[in-house]
Amino acid sequence: MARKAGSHAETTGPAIRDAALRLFARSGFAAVSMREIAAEVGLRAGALYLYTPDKQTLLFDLMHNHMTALLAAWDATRPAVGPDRRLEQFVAFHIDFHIERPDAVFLAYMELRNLSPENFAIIETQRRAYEDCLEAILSDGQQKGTFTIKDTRVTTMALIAMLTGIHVWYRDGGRLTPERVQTLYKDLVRRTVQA
Amino acid sequence: MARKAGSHAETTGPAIRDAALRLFARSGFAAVSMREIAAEVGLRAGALYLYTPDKQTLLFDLMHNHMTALLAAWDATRPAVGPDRRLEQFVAFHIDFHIERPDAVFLAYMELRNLSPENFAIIETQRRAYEDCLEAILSDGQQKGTFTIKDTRVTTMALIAMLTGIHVWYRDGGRLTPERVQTLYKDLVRRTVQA
DNA sequence: ATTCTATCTGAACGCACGTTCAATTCAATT
DNA sequence: AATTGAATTGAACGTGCGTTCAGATAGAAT
Repeated sequence: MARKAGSHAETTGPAIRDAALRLFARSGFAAVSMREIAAEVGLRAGALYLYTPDKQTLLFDLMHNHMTALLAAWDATRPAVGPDRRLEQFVAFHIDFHIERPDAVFLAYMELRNLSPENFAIIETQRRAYEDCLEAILSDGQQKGTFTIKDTRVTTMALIAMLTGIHVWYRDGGRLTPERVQTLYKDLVRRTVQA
Repeated sequence: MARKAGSHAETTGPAIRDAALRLFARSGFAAVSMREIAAEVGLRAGALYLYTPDKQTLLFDLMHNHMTALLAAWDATRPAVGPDRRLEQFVAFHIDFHIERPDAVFLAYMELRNLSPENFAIIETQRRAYEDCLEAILSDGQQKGTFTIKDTRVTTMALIAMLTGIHVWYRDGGRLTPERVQTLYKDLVRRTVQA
């Protein structure tokens, strides 16, 4: 029989994922046991297997959901006109998205090694697709003469590293507001590519 | 009695550290067993405890040695004259040092979570000291009017992230020589701070 | 040849892990 | 009140972990 709306299973699955995300981000995939995750949502370890086939799949789902949401959210932006403004838009988008999901960002960048080879290949493809979103903007600006870039690929990787590195030091309620961070990084990025 | 030069113990210790570094970098601290490390140098697990008190100390020593060597090497540079050239020197130094030690760099950035709190504090202090080396150059150049920087700390973190991110994509024998990488990043960094 | 000592092994310890599953609980349906 | 079936438990499985240590080994010193 189909589950009724509001049944337990419709909230337990996500709660497990939330707990796993938080714990994996805090201590690392290998250091968190299924018993810990279960305890976090008030269950015993065995019950988790009602919601995930195994621990590896739990990790993959978290990373895959994150990357899929990231790519979908960027696809859903209305492209600003001109490489200049499109690049600004990318910076703002990236910082917003990442500041709102520090745990998922941490996972996506730290736990690649703990994925099975097949799962790794999938996530790696998505990561590459995201890099290509930025590279497309740079190439476009380069072609139009808006930007002056010596090596598009290297600049792409440098900017992605710079932007993603925010998670190393940014803290909610710290010295800088998200808006200030955006302003500062828009400036840094603009300088890096300016003609 | 003091060991003679060339005795086994004077080469086994470093060999164990080399093997541990390689394996930790490849698979992560938690995923590598003492038995694996021992096998890599032709020993059984028990013998490792002649050379390290425990696995945690083995990890800490690797990270601490790396950070200490990094800071000492930078201190040993003859300071170039002027913020402009000093910054170029820092970029060249950082890229050189990191390209030569990809495993140690990987460890130092990925395994902080697996350090005990006391050990973490020590490494974190060293990391901060290294960041301060770059920040000092930026502040100096800002004061002298050589650079135009809106937020010195943020720019420092952005540049460190950009430079360290090289390890994500750089491979020996790849498309770019280390010299070419240095040239490209010197240019990116110069643009980021230029007046 | 014997002693000595640093080095190393092999077995064991207790523990925690991911995962399975028969038995139980519990809420919704009849 | 009885029935049903999904949700959950609790115990167990086999495995591998970090670490210890009594005993074996082997190379240098006497």
